[in-house]
Amino acid sequence: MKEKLENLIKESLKNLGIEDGAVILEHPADLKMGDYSTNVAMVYAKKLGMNPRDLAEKIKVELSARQGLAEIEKIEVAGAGFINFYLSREFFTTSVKDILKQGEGWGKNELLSGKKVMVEYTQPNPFKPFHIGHLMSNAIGESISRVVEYSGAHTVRANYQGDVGPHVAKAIWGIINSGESYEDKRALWIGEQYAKGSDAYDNNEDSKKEIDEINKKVYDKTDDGINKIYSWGRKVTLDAFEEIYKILGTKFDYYFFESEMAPIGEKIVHENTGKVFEESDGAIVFKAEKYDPKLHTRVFMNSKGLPTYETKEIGLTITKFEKENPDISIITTAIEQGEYMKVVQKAVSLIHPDYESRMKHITHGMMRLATGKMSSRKGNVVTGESLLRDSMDVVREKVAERELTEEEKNNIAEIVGVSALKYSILRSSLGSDIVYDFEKSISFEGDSGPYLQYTAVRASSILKKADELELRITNYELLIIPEEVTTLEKTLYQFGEVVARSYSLLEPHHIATYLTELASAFNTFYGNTIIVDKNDPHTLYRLALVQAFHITMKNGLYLLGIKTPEKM
RNA sequence: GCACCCAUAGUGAAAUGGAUAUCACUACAGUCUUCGGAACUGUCAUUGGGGGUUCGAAUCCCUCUGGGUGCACCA
Repeated sequence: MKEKLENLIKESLKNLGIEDGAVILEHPADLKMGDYSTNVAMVYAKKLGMNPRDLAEKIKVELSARQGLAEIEKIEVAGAGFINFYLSREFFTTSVKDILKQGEGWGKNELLSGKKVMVEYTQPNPFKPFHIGHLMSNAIGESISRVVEYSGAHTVRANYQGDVGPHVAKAIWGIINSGESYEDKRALWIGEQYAKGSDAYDNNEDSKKEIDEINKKVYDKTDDGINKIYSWGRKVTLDAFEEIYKILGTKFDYYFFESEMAPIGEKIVHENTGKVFEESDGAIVFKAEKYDPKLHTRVFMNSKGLPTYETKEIGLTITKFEKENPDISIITTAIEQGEYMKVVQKAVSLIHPDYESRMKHITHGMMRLATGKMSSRKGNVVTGESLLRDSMDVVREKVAERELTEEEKNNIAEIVGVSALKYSILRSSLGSDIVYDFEKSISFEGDSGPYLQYTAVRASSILKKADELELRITNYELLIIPEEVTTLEKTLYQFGEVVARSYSLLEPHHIATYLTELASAFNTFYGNTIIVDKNDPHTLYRLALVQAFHITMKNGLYLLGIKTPEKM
């Protein structure tokens, strides 16, 4: 519809002497001002030496003379020169029908048809806790993966994890010096040992030496005892991450590890030393400011000849392109990595100019505790797991009184608990920091994931009741349609546009905002209408509307990585 | 010091350069509704300061103030 209208306006402009005019169509803030609105008259008035309102009137006449306007009931010129379009009853009736027909496919678009997109997100490190920052990255990355999928792309999900480096040595030192046997311990305990090791590294010279020694042995694998702890700890923490992914609903196609990327990156850096990279004070560096004054120099091989994180990142980038050759490679990380990533990507694009336009780095704000910045080094972390458990526990308390089986209650606790967390992350635009406040995140009122789920459950409950009464739609064409168009219908058809916009800006929060508006429209409808009424001829159409709502909400929640329960 | 990001009701957020800046929480006043009250209806309050561009600025530019992040061998 939107494209069709845009084209009609373009043709009309052409007739008035404006070639290739850019047309912006928007939904007016107030539904009273129409369903679509354009500002073209104000944009081109000056060029034509006309008063915007007069031009708007002329465009209106041009438009009215055209074919293919069946869906438009009325065109009006308003305000400073806006042209407002009012869609017909027919249009809304048809759009509800389309939603029912498309079902799970409703909302998809073709913007990335035939393309492959790789999305890298979460990036927790073995031997360190999975903290709420990882939860944030996971929620965002998963949502972007799904939005990209809905835009027609084949999505490849990737996770990059640091399984070597000083943090591992610190954790192993902590384990050795804990005085406890480790075999029966879990990931949480390993995280605690990491915090102790990190503290010792900063405050005790002898410990620092021991940890540096361990770090070497992790690389060269000459100490059987350390090898044993290493493979045990790596497995325990990775398994723990896997459990969290399962609850969160993420399934990765690739796991990349720093230990594997290091030699690949090293080779590339050495091959390009003298061309891209250069020696400086015994290290190999990349002077990015030579190419872009806003960038800076970074070390790729330190003076001991060991690869830094930058080199591993190069190895990773090249590996991704060689293995999957994605059309777009998206990486989501916190904003702290922003400047660093620009330097690495500049280096990569000098080596492989064809990769440059395909690399996208999305940065998000930080999730902080109300009390201050979290640090896994100091041990004052709220782990992702504990947060999930807390959130799920609150839900379980809420459903304790309901007549549900234990299994159902557990399932609801998981689905709704995850939704509370994910929604509180995804409702804001990516740039902003989120100050994490437990009380607020578990409040399920109003602007929250559980509110959206609850609204969907109300809808499916009605559908179930109607089915029991044998009120079923057998032929959509025979439905008796009420004259009045509800706000719900005026909101439903916009879903596809919202998904497309969310993709082109890579901002999942547009979907969250839209769904909250949609839920509100549904609840208003629900609150003011008796939907199932055997004696009312409009009942079947209202049921179609409820069903269209349920499909839209379910698909929208899916894009946020949230499941829609049947009961709650 | 330099660079990048951010600043919207009491609080947390939204707003493709557009119309009367939207939503939620809180507070207060209602609905007791049948189909799930985790709901609905109503009231209150806001674009950090100063310039500029534009028919039109929360949005773009400059500047000031306040906050965050990053700047050579950590990741």
